[in-house]
Amino acid sequence: MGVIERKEREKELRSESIIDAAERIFFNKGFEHATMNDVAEEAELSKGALYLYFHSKNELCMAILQRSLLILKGIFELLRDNNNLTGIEKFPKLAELFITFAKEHPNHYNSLLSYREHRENCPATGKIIMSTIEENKNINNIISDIIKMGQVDKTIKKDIDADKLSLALWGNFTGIMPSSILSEKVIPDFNPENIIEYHFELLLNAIKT
Amino acid sequence: MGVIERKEREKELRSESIIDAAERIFFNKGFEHATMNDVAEEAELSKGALYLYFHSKNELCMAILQRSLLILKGIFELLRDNNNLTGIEKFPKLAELFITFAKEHPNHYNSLLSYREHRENCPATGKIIMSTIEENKNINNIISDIIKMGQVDKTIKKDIDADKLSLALWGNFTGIMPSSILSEKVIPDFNPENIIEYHFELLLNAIKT
DNA sequence: ACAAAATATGACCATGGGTCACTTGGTGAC
DNA sequence: GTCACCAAGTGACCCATGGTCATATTTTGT
Repeated sequence: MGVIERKEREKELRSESIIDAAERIFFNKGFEHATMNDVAEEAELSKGALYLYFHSKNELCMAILQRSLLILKGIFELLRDNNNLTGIEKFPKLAELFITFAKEHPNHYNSLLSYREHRENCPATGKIIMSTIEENKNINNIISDIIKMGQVDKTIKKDIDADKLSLALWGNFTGIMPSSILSEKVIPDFNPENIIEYHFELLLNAIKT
Repeated sequence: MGVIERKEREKELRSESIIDAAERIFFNKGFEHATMNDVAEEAELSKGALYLYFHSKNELCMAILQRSLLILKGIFELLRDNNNLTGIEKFPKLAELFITFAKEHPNHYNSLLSYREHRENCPATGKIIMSTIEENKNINNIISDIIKMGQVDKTIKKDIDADKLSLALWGNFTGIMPSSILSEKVIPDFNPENIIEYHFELLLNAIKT
């Protein structure tokens, strides 16, 4: 009897539909001003039921953050698997794709940046945190793979440490400066995209063969 | 009669002592778990009085953040004014000093990283936000100046855009990756400091003459 | 048909940010 | 010296909201 399996599927579905509702509410009102009652209503459930699926408001946010990571992963995977580009050609595309992601999914991008805020309020060894960290590593591995492919096709210097560089880039993607992509020009005439692209240009010169 | 001046001084002093108290409380309990009552008690004032000096809990946090920026500014100024080093020699010191700052002032470092969180909840045109942005620009100018000095002493390529690079570095300093300096090793064997230093090493090769 | 288990409800609680009517004490005019 | 005035400070109070739990409903296996 597949009852247990079906129930599991339904539970998963319910969980997803709660996240759907939470996204609509949080993205609309902002995390701070959205209430769990709002989410419950939007999800057509009682507040109590929310807590059967997520331990806290912060954990619900982490679930959204995880979706953001998945979107980004998909984008980077596409780049990695593109066989028409050499490694070094893919490099500046990383910045380009990230900026595109930030502009096309501003809310999800925003959720990425609030990582620290929510993470602090979730149990460090909880399932959600663990799997979020895992997802994060996956993305770093994809970036790292792209660099390594460039080393194989000889367009990127062999002595570059791909793993370290991929982490540095990730830090760069999620810094305070890029976070202003959405909100402000840091300095007149300079918009944040230019800064990120310039940064990549410099690095490109440092790593190309 | 210097009464008005004296009162102004006293007001400033009171304000500073509230920030002192807030630092002790926030750094101890964490922003989330600290209450305004805690701060009031620590400052030997009533809760209502706090609101005569700061409009909200978030604004109080921004005041702390501003102090963090001032500490960092002082550190970078010292480097800028050191005449025994060439521009390019100063460059990797930027990373070194930042990491030292993060380790010696972990709480202030932490406060820097919560910029977005608190900023969102303060009026965008308020005095505190404005002066925080100003302070941030000051730091970027110092970094930029260091790079420009390297161009004058011919140790850094003339065609490097110092202003853009300084912003890129700032983004790098405050990314999610470096934020893990305090909390976790992202990947076994790699600690965040290594990543930042490696990043600087690559950039150094890209900008040196 | 029925008990047990899973799922869902919403009234309720505790907490804490922020307010405001009121008190206090220094100040300066007379 | 007196007194009206005002800035500075107080803390009881308001109320929004995250989270809980006793209870109700639905689904299940037998």
